[in-house]
Amino acid sequence: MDTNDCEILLKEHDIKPTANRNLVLKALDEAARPLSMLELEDEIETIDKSGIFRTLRLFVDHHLVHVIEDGSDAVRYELCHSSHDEIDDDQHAHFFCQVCHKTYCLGEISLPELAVPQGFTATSVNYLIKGVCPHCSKCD
Amino acid sequence: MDTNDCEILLKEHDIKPTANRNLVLKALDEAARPLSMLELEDEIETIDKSGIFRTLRLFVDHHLVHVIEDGSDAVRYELCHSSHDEIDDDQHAHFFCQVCHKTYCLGEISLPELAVPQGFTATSVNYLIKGVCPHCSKCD
DNA sequence: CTTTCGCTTGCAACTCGGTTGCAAAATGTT
DNA sequence: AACATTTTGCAACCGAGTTGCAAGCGAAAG
Repeated sequence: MDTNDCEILLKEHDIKPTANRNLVLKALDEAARPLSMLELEDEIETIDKSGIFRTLRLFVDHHLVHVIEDGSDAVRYELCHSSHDEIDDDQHAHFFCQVCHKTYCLGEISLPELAVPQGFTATSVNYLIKGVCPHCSKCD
Repeated sequence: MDTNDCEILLKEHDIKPTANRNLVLKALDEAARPLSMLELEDEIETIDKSGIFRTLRLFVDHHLVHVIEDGSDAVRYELCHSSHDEIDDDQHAHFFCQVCHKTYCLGEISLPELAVPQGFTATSVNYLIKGVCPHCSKCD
């Protein structure tokens, strides 16, 4: 994704493109996996922590990225692939490697529809598997 | 669960019973739902934050309670109902209410077995549903 | 072209859950 | 009783996230 693609995508989500926003978007796109704020911080040394934070919040508000919670006491952010501005329906499982602390997106696993008990209203579902990733299994 | 029951349960998990540990265990038992450290803190005003923390860590290490992560940037603890000292196989979904910020245990929903992709090794699964609980739905 | 207004940014300070060092208190052992 | 071990409370710390504020920047108005 070059700078021009970034700007187009940003505009599609009603976000005014800026240099920083292009950088964050590009970083998220190039990492094939969800990134934490910290990972973004040292991917893009030129932007302050608070800048990254505000950019991510903006992206989330505009349904450009969504938030996933692996158990790593650091929320991660991932580009939203569902059609823009719709409610985020990218429901898929994630895998957190307990060795390298990376989070993978298990797109191929579709989530079974679960019926919640009477009276509960579900708005989002989070399926997280923890374990060891292929790379860390090899070099144990 | 009276004090005596607590001590028996603690001993079954190779934990030396103390006054504080009985209190924490009783509080976890009486709350029918998973509690955060903060919730325990103001349930039991007599114990310091650090004491609760260390007690919980001890309980987790001895498979007496297990940890669940709702998305509420505060981990929650719940009594483990699987047979003692086994690997924690209390796999069940939880429900986090976005209004009252309480977490419910959806015991009745059984988790579908998911096959992880080639090369990944799964050690634990976390299924979290967010939405609005029956009580908060009523008083909206 | 310059002024003005509003958005964006970096810095520093702060919040809050969780964690640890340490000394005092409690408990257990000889 | 004297000593060793464990548990506890306090205060200080940590790290991710968050916010206030002033400076920077760019677009619109004069």
